[in-house]
Amino acid sequence: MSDRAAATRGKLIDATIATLREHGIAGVSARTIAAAGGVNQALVFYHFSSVDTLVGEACLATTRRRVESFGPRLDAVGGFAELVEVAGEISAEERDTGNVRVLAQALAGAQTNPALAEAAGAALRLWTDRVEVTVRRILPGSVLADLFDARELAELVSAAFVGIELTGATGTAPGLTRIAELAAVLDGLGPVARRAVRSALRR
Amino acid sequence: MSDRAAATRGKLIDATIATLREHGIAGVSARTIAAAGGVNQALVFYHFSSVDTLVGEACLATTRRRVESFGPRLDAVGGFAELVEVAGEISAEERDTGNVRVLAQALAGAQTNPALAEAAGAALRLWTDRVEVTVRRILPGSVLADLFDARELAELVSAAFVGIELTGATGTAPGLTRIAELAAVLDGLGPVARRAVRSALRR
DNA sequence: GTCTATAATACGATAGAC
DNA sequence: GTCTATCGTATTATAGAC
Repeated sequence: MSDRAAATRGKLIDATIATLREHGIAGVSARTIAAAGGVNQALVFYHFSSVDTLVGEACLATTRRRVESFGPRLDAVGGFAELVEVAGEISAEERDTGNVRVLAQALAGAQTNPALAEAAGAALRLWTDRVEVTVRRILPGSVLADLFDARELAELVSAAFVGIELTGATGTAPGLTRIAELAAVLDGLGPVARRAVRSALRR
Repeated sequence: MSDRAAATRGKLIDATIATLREHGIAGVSARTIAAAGGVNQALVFYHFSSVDTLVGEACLATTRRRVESFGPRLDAVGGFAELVEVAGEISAEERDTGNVRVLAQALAGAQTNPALAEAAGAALRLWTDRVEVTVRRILPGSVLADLFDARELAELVSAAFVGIELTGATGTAPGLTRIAELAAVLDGLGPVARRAVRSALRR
């Protein structure tokens, strides 16, 4: 593939992300994307076989970048309080860059569009897999180890991110501060409380 | 308004819900809706001034119906374990009827469409307000009272519903069983554990 | 690889007959 | 209120010049 072709592909990917962020899944078309990227409309179908394929690749590309960029910070996390803190940072930054919005729009489209479902699901899995690594590392030291396995907890975190993005957009932002307090309490729970939880669990 | 007109309006509302559920926000148009309802396309603009208005009203109408139908069951809830149990039932039924999907699609559209934002936000608030009533009633008896206020908890529940709908649709369903166990533990926590939580909170 | 041109279809919205 | 007919525009996708 020539440099020029790669540049065009890149422009189309970036333009798709911008269009998805600003006009939503209902506002993407070969023409709106091409216009946003300053690229000829016919090239959408030359480089990608369809608009759906392009949207899927764009969603995967931006998610891959963002997940990679947060890796080091997640590796530095030592407990659930810190994890929630980092999650708050990520949430704020992603709201600015709009990546969670892009993912949410792709997931919304994927619900009724099989051509999008595969790529959007893979993008979501990038987040979930990365969060799972961190959760699996810090879980053994927490009371939560008796209640959750790492995968389920990571999936809940991903679902919460998407849900907060969608519901917060209309004016009601739940915020993560209370969850952070809860996590700090959980991290700080001593052996007495832990025994109480275990015995409650057995009932 | 004549009976005939009311019937047509109703057909359009129902057809919009069905179209939103089966083809998503990207698949709704005056023509697809009219076809689904066996109604003339021009009547969309006669009874509702625009497609966006119709989608907003349809979203509100179906949400109102569903929230009302779950009221009695929520009133019977006595603790968080029961609340999560009922949430699980609601989640399963809503997945069949597709109402959460409709709401999620409307919220996705609302992110970039101001004309939809108002109605979709109001629909979401119907859920959140109703959940808040229940949470406010059962919260005082729980350890969670030290951590959350009723409104925030209700908003988190709403966000979780939407997030689970969107992320679960692509293959990874987190499920509520673990949350249910956690809630049962919280409900069953004795005074010893409660004191431990309070003292951890003060730190 | 990129462009123009175009075919075939779908769209929102309105005018006017009934 | 409901219908047909229609305007102007936007859509996907392709054919063919460059």
